[in-house]
Amino acid sequence: MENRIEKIKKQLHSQSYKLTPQREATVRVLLEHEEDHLSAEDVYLLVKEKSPEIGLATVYRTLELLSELKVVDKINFGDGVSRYDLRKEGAEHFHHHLVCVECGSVKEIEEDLLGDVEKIVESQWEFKVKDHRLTFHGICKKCQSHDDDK
Amino acid sequence: MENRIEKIKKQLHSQSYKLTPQREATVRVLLEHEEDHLSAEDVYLLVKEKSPEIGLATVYRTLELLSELKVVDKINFGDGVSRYDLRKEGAEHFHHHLVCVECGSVKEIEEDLLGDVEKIVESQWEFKVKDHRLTFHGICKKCQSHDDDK
DNA sequence: CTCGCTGCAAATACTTTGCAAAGGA
DNA sequence: TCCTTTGCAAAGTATTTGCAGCGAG
Repeated sequence: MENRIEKIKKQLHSQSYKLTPQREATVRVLLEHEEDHLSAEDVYLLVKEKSPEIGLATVYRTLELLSELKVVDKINFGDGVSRYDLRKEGAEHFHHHLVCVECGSVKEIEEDLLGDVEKIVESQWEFKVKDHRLTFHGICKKCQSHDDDK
Repeated sequence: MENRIEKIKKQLHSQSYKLTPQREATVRVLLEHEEDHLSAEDVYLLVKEKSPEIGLATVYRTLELLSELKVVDKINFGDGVSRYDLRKEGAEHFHHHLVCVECGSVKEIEEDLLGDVEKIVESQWEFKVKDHRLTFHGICKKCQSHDDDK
């Protein structure tokens, strides 16, 4: 945890940004909720618990900054809200998501499933892939078994 | 073209919706701009050229309706705007996109590249896949050659 | 002192909703 | 007549921006 904060701090410094208390508080919230997919508002409310003086605009600005630095990925699951997802340590690509259309749960997949597909895209369409977004919509394990009850 | 309008009309009727003039005008715009990725506002302005009396809310409502019927797919490339993309005839899944981070161009890929990946997801995570969203971010052919100039 | 960073409030952008009127079955 | 659909305006969200003040170097 402290270790990752330290790394992010260095990353900010390398671009002459500072890890201010507000920014640190925001990063901590993200670290504590790695599994979740928080909206800016969510992050704001959580940060506010520890640092009540923070403003919503600051949270937006921080998330935007972290997004530029590739510390977080901004993602949108189709509701009108942007969500922010911490990149895993050393991850080159954004991880994938399984969104359950019944219960709304979101599961993350770390494995890179797209290696072959990217090769095809690069050769067949001559498109230099830098990153990707892959989300599956479907029914999660839990909802499948619930459906059996019906 | 007329053929596809006819099909959509039947699809609406089967759910007891009507293909009103406004809805038809909206569908025609989508058909005429299949390659583009129009926002609601874009569609509105284009429909307005032919049917100036239409209201923006109607366009939103129509797009929402078409989205439910899976005639169009709603997609979001990360700017704050929802875009609407007509499904290809008979397509089971949403097609993929290549978004160029330099020039912003968006290319569509019809081929289903995810067959194997979906099988893995279904068996390994016991997740019943219904649909997907796959977008690659990278550099398109054109921008790659421009970069050579530098 | 300088300059980046912050909080607040206001502005903006996008989308949805309420409602009375219109129109087809 | 009944019920869906529409246009307009208003309301709602989500996000961004302007700006004065603060604070580390």
